[in-house]
Amino acid sequence: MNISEKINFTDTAPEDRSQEDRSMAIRESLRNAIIDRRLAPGTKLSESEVGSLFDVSRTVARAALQMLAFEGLVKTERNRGAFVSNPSPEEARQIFASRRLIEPGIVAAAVERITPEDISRFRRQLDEEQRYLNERGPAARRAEIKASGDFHLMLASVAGNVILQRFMDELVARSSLVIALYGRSGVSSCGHSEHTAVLDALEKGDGERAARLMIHHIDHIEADLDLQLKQGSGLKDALSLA
Amino acid sequence: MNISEKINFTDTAPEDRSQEDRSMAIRESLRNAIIDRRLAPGTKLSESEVGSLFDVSRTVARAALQMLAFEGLVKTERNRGAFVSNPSPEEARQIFASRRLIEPGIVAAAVERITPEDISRFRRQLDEEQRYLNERGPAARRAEIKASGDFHLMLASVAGNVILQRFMDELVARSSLVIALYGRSGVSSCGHSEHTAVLDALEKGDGERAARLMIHHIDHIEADLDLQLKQGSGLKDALSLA
DNA sequence: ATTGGGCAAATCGTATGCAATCTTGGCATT
DNA sequence: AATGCCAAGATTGCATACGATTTGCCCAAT
Repeated sequence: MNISEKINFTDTAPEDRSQEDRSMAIRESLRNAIIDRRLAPGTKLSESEVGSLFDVSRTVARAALQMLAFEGLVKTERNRGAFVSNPSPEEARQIFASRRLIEPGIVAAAVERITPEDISRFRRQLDEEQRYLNERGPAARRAEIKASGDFHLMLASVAGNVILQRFMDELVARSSLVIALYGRSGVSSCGHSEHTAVLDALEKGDGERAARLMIHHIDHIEADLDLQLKQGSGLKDALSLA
Repeated sequence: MNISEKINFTDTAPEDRSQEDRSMAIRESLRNAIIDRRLAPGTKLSESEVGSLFDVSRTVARAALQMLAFEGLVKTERNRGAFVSNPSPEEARQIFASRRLIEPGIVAAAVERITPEDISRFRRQLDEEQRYLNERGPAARRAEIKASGDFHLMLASVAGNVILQRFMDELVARSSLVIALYGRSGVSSCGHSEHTAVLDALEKGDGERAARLMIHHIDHIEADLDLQLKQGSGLKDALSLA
């Protein structure tokens, strides 16, 4: 199997190349491919394959994979390689439990710092979200999940705490994976109106209400998942823990 | 300058070597050296030096440093190397803001799952903390800071959310660095009684009270710091952001 | 005395080679 | 037909080599 067609090479900004590391760019590319599910959970990411795809040596590919492993998007097994994470329902629950803890705090911090310019940026973001919502097809669905995650990341960025921002980066990425895995098909649209509701509350300076809405929003996302039991990938996963 | 005498090679469990990666063991060793400040902030950790210290090649030393960079304990500058982090007051504030957000949730989760065996483990841990508190000298101070952090990590482990546990791992490590940097000398002892108070509330099943106590505890730790302005590391830090 | 240029040493970034480990396919045995 | 075994192929773990970049030093010129 070849994963080359699954990866969009243009989604890394070109100036990243000069300032940052090359492995960083590869990480970004793979990250994007994973969170909007062009790379399915369980897909093997071999060092040489990744390396030749991006035209770098295994050393640099390996560094990118290590970073992804660190943020939980891939799992590495010794002497076997790296695989796109296949989060268990338990993992999914813990991800959302973490978000319920962190995001109200982010909202509370954001309401103190948000500017009118931020508000209009958010409005534009929500418009885009709406657009994908109205489109059909799996590509639009993926874009919708990604845009929905971006809303939460923008919020974290406005909150101005770089540590929480990084935590949210990881949580949102893993959430996207979980939603793609366990989400019931038709229902993911509920998120959009809730985003606007949160933003409205923020605009009015009502942090209390915004935080409450955010918790409900997260509850709804999780409620829309089917976390009952492992999807029938059979035996192998059934025997592994959780 | 040689950093070899600063590193305690025995603080990695021997069975780690077989099961885990070697770079993981090096990371642990360096982590411990950093958080109890045998390695001062700003210390350069060159790849070859670390490599020869642990008798591995630069490749594996580099992997360890990358992990430490990821969790914020070292900062790497391109083509210059890795340095033990020198957190700014702003960073310190963000670290404690994050803890104020996360730890009450951890306490709330822990109160649901804590067992009598856990309680006695905590008591033993607190006894050890007390012991270091009564000793004099910088070594005891370091051990005290570490033991104090371990209390919070044990709590996270009881809470049973591996994601939050990892976040706390990072936050506690960085807190230790911050305390060592900005802590006023005589006052760090206030933490101990607060730990026992939290534990008492947990034992009684009063999660509400335990969470409140935990927030106060974090407030006190932060209040004991001197975050007014940058210590005179001069120019270079002054010109860099934050 | 100070400033500027240039060379040398040190260190990082990356590629590649080799050994160890795992997987896979085929063959013999039951 | 099913199971166990073994060898070939593939892939990772790690070490080392080489080029690129930075730093520090020395010396000449002003």
